Amino acid sequence: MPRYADVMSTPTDDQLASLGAAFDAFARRYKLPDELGSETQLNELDKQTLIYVADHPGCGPTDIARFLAVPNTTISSATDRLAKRGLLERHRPEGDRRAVALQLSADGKARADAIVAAYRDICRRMLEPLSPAERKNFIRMITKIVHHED
Amino acid sequence: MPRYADVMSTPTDDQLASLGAAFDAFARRYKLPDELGSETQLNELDKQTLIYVADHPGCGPTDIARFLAVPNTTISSATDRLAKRGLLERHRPEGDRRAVALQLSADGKARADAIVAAYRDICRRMLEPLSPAERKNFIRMITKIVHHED
DNA sequence: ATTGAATAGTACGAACTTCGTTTTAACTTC
DNA sequence: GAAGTTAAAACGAAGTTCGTACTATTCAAT
Repeated sequence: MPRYADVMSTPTDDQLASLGAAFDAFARRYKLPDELGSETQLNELDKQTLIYVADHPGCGPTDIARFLAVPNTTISSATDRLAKRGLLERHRPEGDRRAVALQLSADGKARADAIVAAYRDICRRMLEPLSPAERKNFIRMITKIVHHED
Repeated sequence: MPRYADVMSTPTDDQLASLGAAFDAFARRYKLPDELGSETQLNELDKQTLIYVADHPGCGPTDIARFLAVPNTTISSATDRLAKRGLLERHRPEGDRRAVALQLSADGKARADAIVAAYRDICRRMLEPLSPAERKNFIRMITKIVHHED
């Protein structure tokens, strides 16, 4: 029989197992369907990069690297691929001519929108089995989890 | 002003945006810390493979491939790497000598346990900011989401 | 029995990624 | 203006995925 303090302060083993199993199934079930419509598919890093630039026009490679927690050279490769596909443009800003200001081309914007839309569809499918009240609650809790500082 | 039916049947755009943002932060915050203790680190596929074999001793490569939704040859590579590291053993079963029955070595089992433990720690950290009642509820909802058939 | 098709798995190689090291270019500062 | 710092890219090594081709068995049907 568990002590009161344990029940209050830490999740039970059963709960951890359930959550683990759920996330496991999660990853497999909601793995986004490798670019059905688009001609050439982008890998995960490139998608993340594209979306970051969409949200932060004029940012530099280093900003992205910091945000995604990968080495600078890795982002350099990613932006290279995206530029080569015509999705992203590099500009030398007048202020600091070492820097590079990134922004999306029209194609790049369309692609970013498509990715976000696919992402949103997944979210929609996930929320569907919940009742409106549950949805509200679920989002509240997951937001709490994510915003919580260690 | 939204119609009643919409409010009831589909998540709102705000909800989708919140959930999307939460998962986004999720992936970055709870990215497991690349094998701190272990000598050599395994990539994600190899970890998944190891854990599948731990849970299904005697299974074959094809079973794993089906489960993880990747080509057979990819699993062949993965089991190769794991065998080379001494984490996994291949046996020819008497019943069908084309097949291969996979099982973990002692090292493999230990490694699988460590991975599961790390995974569980992440789950623990996630549940921590929630109250006991919220935890129960959260797990109930996420289980409902995952088990729901389209 | 024998031949043909199906099945489990592997070998091999091409294409692609990540990321460390090195290099280039442009500020800073003293 | 010389030295150090910073942004970014070039280059290359190591490792991954996955398609094609191949081997070894088993099954099926005549």
